Amino acid sequence: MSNIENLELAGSYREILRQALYVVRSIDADGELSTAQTSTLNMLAAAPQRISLIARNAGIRVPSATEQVTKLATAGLVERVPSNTDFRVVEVRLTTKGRQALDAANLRRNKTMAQAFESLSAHELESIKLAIPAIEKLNEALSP
Amino acid sequence: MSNIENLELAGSYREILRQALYVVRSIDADGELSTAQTSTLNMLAAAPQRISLIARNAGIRVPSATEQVTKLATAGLVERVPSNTDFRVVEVRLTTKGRQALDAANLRRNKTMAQAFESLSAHELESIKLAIPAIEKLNEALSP
DNA sequence: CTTGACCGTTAGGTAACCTAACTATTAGAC
DNA sequence: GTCTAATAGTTAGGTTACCTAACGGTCAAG
Repeated sequence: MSNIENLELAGSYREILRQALYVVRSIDADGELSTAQTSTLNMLAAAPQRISLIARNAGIRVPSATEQVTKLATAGLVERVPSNTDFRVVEVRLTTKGRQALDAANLRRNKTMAQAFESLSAHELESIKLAIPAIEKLNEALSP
Repeated sequence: MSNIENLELAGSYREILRQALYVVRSIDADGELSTAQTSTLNMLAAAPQRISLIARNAGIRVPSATEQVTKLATAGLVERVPSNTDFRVVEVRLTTKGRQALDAANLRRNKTMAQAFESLSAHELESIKLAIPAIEKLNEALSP
């Protein structure tokens, strides 16, 4: 497999990613939860996390994670729970309100996207399904 | 094909896109050209464009496109050329310096990505290649 | 019990978007 | 032909989500 081929692939890959991001952002611009807030909440939906882990998982710095959490906490969607084994650590977890808001936002947005999926052929749909794990792996390979 | 299945697909698709965004952004954080600047320049590399088309193609509003162009023009990477058929219109085109900067940035960044592609199996690589046109179509389906 | 590492917050700054309001030009109606 | 409505782009002002640097509190190891 030639390097030049991969270079071109990288170019188109980049380009469709950029487009896809704007698309997702415009779907998320419905005034409920921003894209960043949603992804933080989605992370917390799986399990409570300390600030530093939120940052690491989201690919952002700790102060940015603090900022996100503060915003969400002010809105009552998450709560800070001081760890009782290490008093430096703050665990962040979804509140009931947070889970409801997240579920509602996810449902509506994923519905919009699922509709678009239906405009694809079965073959095209399949190709996206197959690519997801590969892209996941690629993301990891490109992470620090 | 069930809706529920598509809903789940939408969720994972969203998630890997988010991750991919951070990855691309971190590759682009090399101080040369920002991700947004690069994508504007890439668009202009194909052909000169008026401001409103830059905005439309990039999925942003006209004032944001003006801002981007102003920034690039200040850096000497693009130039505004007033249309001589319609004096309201401004055509924006790459300067030589702009083309050089773009080529250099693209090469280095795509090289980084191409390296990561090589950590994938031939099968995984193929799945990404196949997915690109499908994602492109999906992007269009989700655009306003 | 002190020193160094670690966790999170605060302070201050920037890039990239947005909406609303403006200017200049064009095109269409009468 | 002129007046009006639409269009192209800019300006002004604001927000979000990131960043780095500097700080305070807590833990762990010598």
